[in-house]
Amino acid sequence: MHNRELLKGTLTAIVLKLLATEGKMYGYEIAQRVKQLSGEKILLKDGSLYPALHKLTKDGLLQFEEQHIGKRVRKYYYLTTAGTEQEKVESEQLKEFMRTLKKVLFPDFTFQLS
Amino acid sequence: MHNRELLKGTLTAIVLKLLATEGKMYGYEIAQRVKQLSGEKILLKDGSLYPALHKLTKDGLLQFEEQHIGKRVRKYYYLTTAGTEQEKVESEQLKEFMRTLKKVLFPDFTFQLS
DNA sequence: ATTAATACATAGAATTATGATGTATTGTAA
DNA sequence: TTACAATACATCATAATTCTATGTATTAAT
Repeated sequence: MHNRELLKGTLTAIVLKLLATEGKMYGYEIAQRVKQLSGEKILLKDGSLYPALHKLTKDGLLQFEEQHIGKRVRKYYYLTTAGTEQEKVESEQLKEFMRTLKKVLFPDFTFQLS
Repeated sequence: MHNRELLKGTLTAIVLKLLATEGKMYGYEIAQRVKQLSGEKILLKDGSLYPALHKLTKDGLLQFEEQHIGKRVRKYYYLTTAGTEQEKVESEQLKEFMRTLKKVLFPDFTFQLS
């Protein structure tokens, strides 16, 4: 993503959405999946992702369990009940945001986002 | 807009787009139009809009001319050549961003944004 | 006459993702 | 086997942007 500012406010929604869809994921895996799903457009950085995961955990939206793979440790994150609720809220909020942006910027284009 | 962060990076694009579409506009008018077009969802604040207009002017994307309406002064802003170019860039960037976000977050939904 | 709306402005605060930097393990190609 | 890339985590300072708060002043409406 060229314009870094555009991503602001979406990172949390992206993480919650992925965990809602795929269950348990670890940080590195999340970054890879986002990269893949976005066609290399969204490249989450360590310095963005890990602090975000920590904050979501602190806020009670995520929990994690550690898995030891050889000598390496992975933290598998998953949604709490509150996290599951929040995921719905943020997804709907983001959809609404996209609809609104479309109205203002691209009123002539067809756009469907149920 | 509930989530303020989502709007980040879009303000400039919105201003440039409006001026590209409508020619000359003054600050207050821009805020009102955005409010109207967005169905009251995007409420630009003075503290956001005026500094943004100043920055765009400083960056050579906008020029303005003053009109005196009674004792009141209005600054009508319009795009420079560079501003016209930048508007295209940012509009396309924003469309691409929305397409990407859709892929990651709402892959099941129909979505058209030419 | 008072209030709301119009119209501009700036400074400090808040928020958030990034860059830079660090440690360490594992897989792969020369 | 050795160097490099990829994996996997982490933190801190910085940058960038918008908002809140505050200010001045004019005009319209009640």
